[in-house]
Amino acid sequence: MVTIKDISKKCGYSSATVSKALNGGADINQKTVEHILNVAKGMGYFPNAVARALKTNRTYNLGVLFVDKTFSGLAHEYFSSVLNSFKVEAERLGYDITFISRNINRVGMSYLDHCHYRGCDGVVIASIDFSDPDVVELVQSNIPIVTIDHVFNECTSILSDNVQSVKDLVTHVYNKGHRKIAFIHGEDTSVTRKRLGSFHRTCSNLGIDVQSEYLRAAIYHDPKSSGLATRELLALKNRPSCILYPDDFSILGGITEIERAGLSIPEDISIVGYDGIHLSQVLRPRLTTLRQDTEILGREAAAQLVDAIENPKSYIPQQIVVPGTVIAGETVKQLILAGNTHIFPIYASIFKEDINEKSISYCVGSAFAGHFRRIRAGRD
Amino acid sequence: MVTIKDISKKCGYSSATVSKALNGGADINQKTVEHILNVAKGMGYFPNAVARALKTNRTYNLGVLFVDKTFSGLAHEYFSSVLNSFKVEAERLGYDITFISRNINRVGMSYLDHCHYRGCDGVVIASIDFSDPDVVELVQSNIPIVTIDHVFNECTSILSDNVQSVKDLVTHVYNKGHRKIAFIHGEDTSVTRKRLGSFHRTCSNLGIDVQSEYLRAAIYHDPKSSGLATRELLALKNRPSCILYPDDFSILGGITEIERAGLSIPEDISIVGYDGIHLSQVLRPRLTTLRQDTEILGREAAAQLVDAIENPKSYIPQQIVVPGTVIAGETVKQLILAGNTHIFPIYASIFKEDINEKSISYCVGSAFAGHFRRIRAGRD
DNA sequence: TTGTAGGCGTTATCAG
DNA sequence: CTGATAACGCCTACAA
Repeated sequence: MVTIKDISKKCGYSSATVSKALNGGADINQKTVEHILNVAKGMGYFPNAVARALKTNRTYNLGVLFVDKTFSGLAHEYFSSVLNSFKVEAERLGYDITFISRNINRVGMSYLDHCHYRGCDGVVIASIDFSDPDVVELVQSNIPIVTIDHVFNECTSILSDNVQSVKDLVTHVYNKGHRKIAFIHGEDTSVTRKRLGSFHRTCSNLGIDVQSEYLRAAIYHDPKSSGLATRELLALKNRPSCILYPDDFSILGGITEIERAGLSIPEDISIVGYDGIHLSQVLRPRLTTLRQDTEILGREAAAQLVDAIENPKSYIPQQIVVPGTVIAGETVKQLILAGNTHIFPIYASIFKEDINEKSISYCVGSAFAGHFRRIRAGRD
Repeated sequence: MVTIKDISKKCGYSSATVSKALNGGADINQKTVEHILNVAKGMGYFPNAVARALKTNRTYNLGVLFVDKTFSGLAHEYFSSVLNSFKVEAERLGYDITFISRNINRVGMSYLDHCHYRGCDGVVIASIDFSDPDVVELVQSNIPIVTIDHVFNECTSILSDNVQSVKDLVTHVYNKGHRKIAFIHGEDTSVTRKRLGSFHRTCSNLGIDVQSEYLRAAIYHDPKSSGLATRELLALKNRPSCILYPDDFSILGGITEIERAGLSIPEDISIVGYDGIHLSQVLRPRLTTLRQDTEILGREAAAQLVDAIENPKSYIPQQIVVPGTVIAGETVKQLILAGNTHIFPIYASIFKEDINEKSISYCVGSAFAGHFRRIRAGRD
């Protein structure tokens, strides 16, 4: 491990001068800089992140906090996608990532403790019980935080547009002729509330009377609970013609249950997922679902977090809403209705596979402006 | 951030004494220890990993190097499973993990540079082009390394039992009556060679003459290339009755191609995957495949790596072989043969869904002994 | 423009 | 048993 001291010896300058040259200090001879840089490169020098961190209090490490109710960890396909995109962007900006957990060495360490212990410059939080006191403690600390799909007043959040998405989804199903629409939703979170609210409002606007027995609670990413709810729905006297599920993964429990009942999809019953994970498009029949843009969600979370870290004075926390896209698969049957066949217009980006730059302007405010400016400028 | 100095002030002992008390030093009054520990806990003290690392050269950070040919990142379901299990075990042992890449801040940093930069105590390497000079450089450094599914003389490797697994798979297919067995394999790696070798040997033992046109090269985790190979196989005059694929993910390309040709699975053609990822069991028909035990692979990689780090003198690098399990799905048709109907006995663990403790003894040597001893002892 | 000196929080050595 | 002191590699006033 070659250090600054080694370089300093080799080229005759003091370690202070070397340090300045390496970090692009202003008050230093250009010629000297070049020389030192050459020697450093020749010796294969790389800074020691640990030593630098001790001095500067900046580790260039971002914490990632993710714990879902089913403890899927990295096996959670939706989260893995978001995280991967987060990671790629973070690395591009010069940061590594560290998973935050409470299980390090089995010591009773809170999330905040772990962050301090590792000196995370910032933390992204996703898919967790946001009412957990440990999470609250972390959010209220002075570490920059970005949350995904949950809003805290104090910090930036990246939000999938759940309201619009559920509206699109319900409208899509409605346009296919469905009126008896059931909704199996996940556990009580702000996301669930938004989806439920949007479900009610959209139905109401479309003139559908929502039956309370069509609403069932399950758990996200848990096929078993969705399967159970499905069984209950199938047992109803007046059973729904279409069921919306919490996500593409838990819908598997529903499919199993429907098959077990001897029904076929979509002939006997239509189903709709959520997330648009890869799995949803390799199932047969291909799932009708809502694709959340994990690419943008992750990337933007990283970009915002780094922005907040590097510009603590001028950074303004904000809510960034990322639109989703209905993917019209093969699991919603076209029903022939006696009367009303009016087709309702729906969201502009619907049916489009990819979000292009245009659709990004759907985002609230000009959240992306800075981001794209940064990318174009090729910051380093 | 409360430091040792704060504690030292508060309870009147020097920082040296406090440090010793905190780290369980030997030559120190038990009463003093208790007192200091109390005060520390009261003040909510947690050590600063960065400062400690600078002094001790131990970061309690494990590097993870994973780059597959299709750049799937964390979206690679098989690897995600291994990694998740690796992560859980690492955390249990007091380590965090850091992803190693070459893209940090877009500086030209080799893998080894990144490891040094972050001061990784050890590195696990998986699913990468092991002939990459950067990888070789890393392996030849003095950082403890554990590789997954590749053997370097100098370091421990955790190996899925490819030879036995392919033998089991081919025998299974043979027992179902198949004689015209094609094999689409991944790019040239040591794993591929083992699988190919085992394929040839098993066929030979079973009296099958392997047609060279039945062997096709594709790329792991790349549905497109497997699709292409499938198309070629289907176009053969004497087409195979069963195709083995590189993995469960790339088999999707094969399925698409088979459907496109108007053939049905398994009626017209049988197919077999590899890995046993979750996806394979939610497809319809359910895939016949080989389940690799990602749980054990990841856990053991972490356990071995930490062992190597913490006992540099006594640690002996070794190869640990983890058995796989044939999962009999619905994609291999039972053929009725005119003559020979002898059923060959196959691997003991075949058809079992879960590896239980007994089957662990299949592992080469007593690799697990230390591991389980450690777990039972509840080390901390 | 360059160099000196001190300190970030921790641990290790060695003397008291 | 306890404490003073130095050092890990780097950065940064401040002095030269």
